[in-house]
Amino acid sequence: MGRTQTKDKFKEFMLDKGLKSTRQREVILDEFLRVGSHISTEELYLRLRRKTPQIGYATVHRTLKLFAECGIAEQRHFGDGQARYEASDLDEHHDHLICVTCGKIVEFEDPRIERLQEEVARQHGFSIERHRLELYGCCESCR
Amino acid sequence: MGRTQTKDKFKEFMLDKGLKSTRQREVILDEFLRVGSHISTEELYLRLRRKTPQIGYATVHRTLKLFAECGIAEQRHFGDGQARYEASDLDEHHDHLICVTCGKIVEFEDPRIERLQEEVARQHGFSIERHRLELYGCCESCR
DNA sequence: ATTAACTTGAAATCCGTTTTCATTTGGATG
DNA sequence: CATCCAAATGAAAACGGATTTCAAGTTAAT
Repeated sequence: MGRTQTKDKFKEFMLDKGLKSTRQREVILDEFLRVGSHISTEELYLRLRRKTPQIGYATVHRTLKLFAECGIAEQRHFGDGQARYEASDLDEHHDHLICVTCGKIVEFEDPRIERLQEEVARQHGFSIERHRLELYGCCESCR
Repeated sequence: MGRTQTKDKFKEFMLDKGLKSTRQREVILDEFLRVGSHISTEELYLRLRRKTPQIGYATVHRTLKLFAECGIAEQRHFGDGQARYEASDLDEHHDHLICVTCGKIVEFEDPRIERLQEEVARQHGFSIERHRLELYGCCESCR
C-alpha cells in the first residue's frame, strides 16, 4: 500500500468516525510513513519534536493508536517493554527476525510455515485470528 | 522434569550461588510447581497469601526471577501486559495457542515448523538463539 | 461569526515491575 | 551454644511506559 493510499484510507476513517483532520495528525502520519516501521512512540515523538517542537507526546501516542484502529498501522511488542508500530501492508503478513546484539529487525514471510500453523490450530480445535512469530538470534554482521 | 528433580536443580543452583534456602522460597517453589504454568506474579502472590499471609509480593517477584535465572522457569509475555512464568521442561520446547475469548492457553510443538524457522533464519544470515510463536484465535468451546 | 464537538499538550494518574532500606534470618564459625 | 556477617525479607517508595484528565485551543458545520 503506497503512501497516498494509506493517507486516503486514514482520511476516510476520520470522516467515517467524525474525527477532525488537524495539522498534528498530518505531520505525525507523514513522519510515521517516512520512517517506515518498528518505531516506538517515544522515538517518533522525539523525531517529530525536532521539526515541530510544540507537539505533545500524548498526541503522538493517541494518533498512533488511531492509526492502529484505522488499520494503517499495527502495534508490536518485541520484549523490550516498549510498544512499536509498523505500517501495515494489509495484503501481506510478515514475521520478524530480531538480532539480539544490534537490534536489527528483518521482516520475512513463509507460506509453508503459515500453512503448518493453520494445521496445528485445526488439530487443537482453534481457529486462528492472528499470530506472532519472532526469531531472536544473531545477524551476520554481528558474528 | 519431575518436581523432585526441579527442586534438586534449584537447591544446587542456590548452593552454587551462595544463596540461602528459606521457608519462603520453599513455599513459593511448591506452589509454583503445583499450579503448573502460565501464572503471573500477582496470581501466584494472591494464591500464596491464602496459606501464608505474611508473604510479600517483592519476595514472590524476586523468587520467580530466581527460578528463571536457575532455568527451572521461563518468563513469557502474551500481550496482556503481565509477565507470566511457566515451569520449563528443559529438553522440550513448545509454542502456544491462546484463546482470545476465554484466555485458555494450549501448548504445542511442531518439528516441521521449527525446521522451517531454521531454514528461514539461515537464508537471512541469522543464527537463531530462541524464538516465539504464538497463535491467537478462538478455541472450540468458545465457538 | 457563532457554536458545539473534537483536539491538543502539560501534567497527573495508572499499573505492573523493580528497588530501597531497615529489620530479620540462615548458616558458618569459634 | 553464642556470635557474626552476608543474604533475604517485606513494606513502601521509585520507576517507566501507557493512558487519562482538564483547561484552553481548533475545526468545520450552520
